[in-house]
Amino acid sequence: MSTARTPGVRKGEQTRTAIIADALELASKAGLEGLTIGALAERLQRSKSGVFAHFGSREDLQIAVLREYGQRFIDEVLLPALQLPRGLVRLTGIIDRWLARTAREAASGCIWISGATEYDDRPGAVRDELVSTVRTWQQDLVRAIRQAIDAGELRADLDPDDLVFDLYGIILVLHHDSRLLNSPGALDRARRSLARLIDSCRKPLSAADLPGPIPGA
Amino acid sequence: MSTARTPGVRKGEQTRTAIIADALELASKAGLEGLTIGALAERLQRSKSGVFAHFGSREDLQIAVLREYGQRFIDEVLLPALQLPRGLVRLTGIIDRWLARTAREAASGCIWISGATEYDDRPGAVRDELVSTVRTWQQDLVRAIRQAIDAGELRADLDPDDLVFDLYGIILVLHHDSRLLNSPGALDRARRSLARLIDSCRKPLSAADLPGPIPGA
DNA sequence: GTCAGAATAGAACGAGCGTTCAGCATGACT
DNA sequence: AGTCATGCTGAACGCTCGTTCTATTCTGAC
Repeated sequence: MSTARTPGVRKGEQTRTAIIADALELASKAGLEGLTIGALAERLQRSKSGVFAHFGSREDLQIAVLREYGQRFIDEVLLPALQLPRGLVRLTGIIDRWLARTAREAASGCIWISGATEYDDRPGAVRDELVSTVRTWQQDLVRAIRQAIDAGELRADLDPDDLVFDLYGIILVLHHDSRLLNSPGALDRARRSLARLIDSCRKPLSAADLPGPIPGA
Repeated sequence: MSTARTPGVRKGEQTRTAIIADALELASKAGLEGLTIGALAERLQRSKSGVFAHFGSREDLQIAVLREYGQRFIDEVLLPALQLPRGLVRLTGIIDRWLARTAREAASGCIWISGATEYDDRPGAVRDELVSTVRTWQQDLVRAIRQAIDAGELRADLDPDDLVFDLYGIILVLHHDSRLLNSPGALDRARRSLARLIDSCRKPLSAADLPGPIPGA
């Protein structure tokens, strides 16, 4: 039990939080593999062992960074959109925020994306954490898509997983083209591509909605 | 000058070629960063210094591997399709081979894709080589797309770079989903997505080609 | 003010990294 | 037969890595 003076927030916890915040920046630029305790300690002007002591191992540090990243991602991309009404409005709200975040990350980098290639062939706790986080995010997207289908705004025969696949592809190539190739038009291309994609998933106007009679064959 | 007995193929060259072939396998699994001289020497049952001596530095080794990968990629994906007639047939031939290769690489990994995130924030000769290779490949795709537009098979107002962007996205997400997430449906999804994409770029049938009169509004 | 325990520093470890260097074969040309 | 470049080895270098251990400083409850 903690007293009123120390309401569960010890010095160590604050330091740990500060370390993770800095580690997040470092990992964004250098990848989860580039996140070394020595480099982190130098950034923080602290001793290696001092930094290390807040985590049982480097692996734990990497996982802590992944969790922090995931929380910030959800806070920024998903949660605000949950205020919007279910259906296409909410879905496009999510996508817009995802796109905006990815565009901003053209400078810093996304550790889900860099981690995907770093750990796709390296079993372990870091990979497990990464996989489950990304799967959860994809399921969040599937849910929003389903709601838009149920609302009659997207085609009933649309496979939500197919749409998530295409959405993810656009985000990946945006990240790729803007960070590796420094392609200036990438963001606009992604915007247009997303618009075309969503539009192609829209439910066609039903007969009742048409202004005139359907021209026969 | 070389004599008739040694027609330009010295022992060292053979060894170097063999080393690069093995290095390519190692780099495909572990990434260009995971391609260490020690690990490579152990794979080859050779001394570290013996392996090293064939390259001036590790950086040169990585670049040699990138060049070998690029050559194999072009030999497998682009060159056979150049036998096909220009236009949509050749373009879909290229895409089919690209898809098949990426599907096969679900087991080994593509070093262009892993290298993209490893070196997107690390300037140097390796990054330069990677960027120019990928740019060249994208330009090859643009050329094939242009030919299909000129042949009247794709929409005249289609931006070839837009299509390359979308194609690359599908390849990236296929690589991502099959390698990181072990998603079994990824290949089929990619196939369907590519088909939809190409179809959406097709030139609509002109009025002269329509069987009957156009229904008016 | 005291004192337990938490927080941090600093040195050291074993391992792996890229790289260098001296030495030992091999085999072709004089 | 002798010479010399080539191909390769094994030991060693300096560096960084994650991790451990000991010692010191700081914090916060009594």
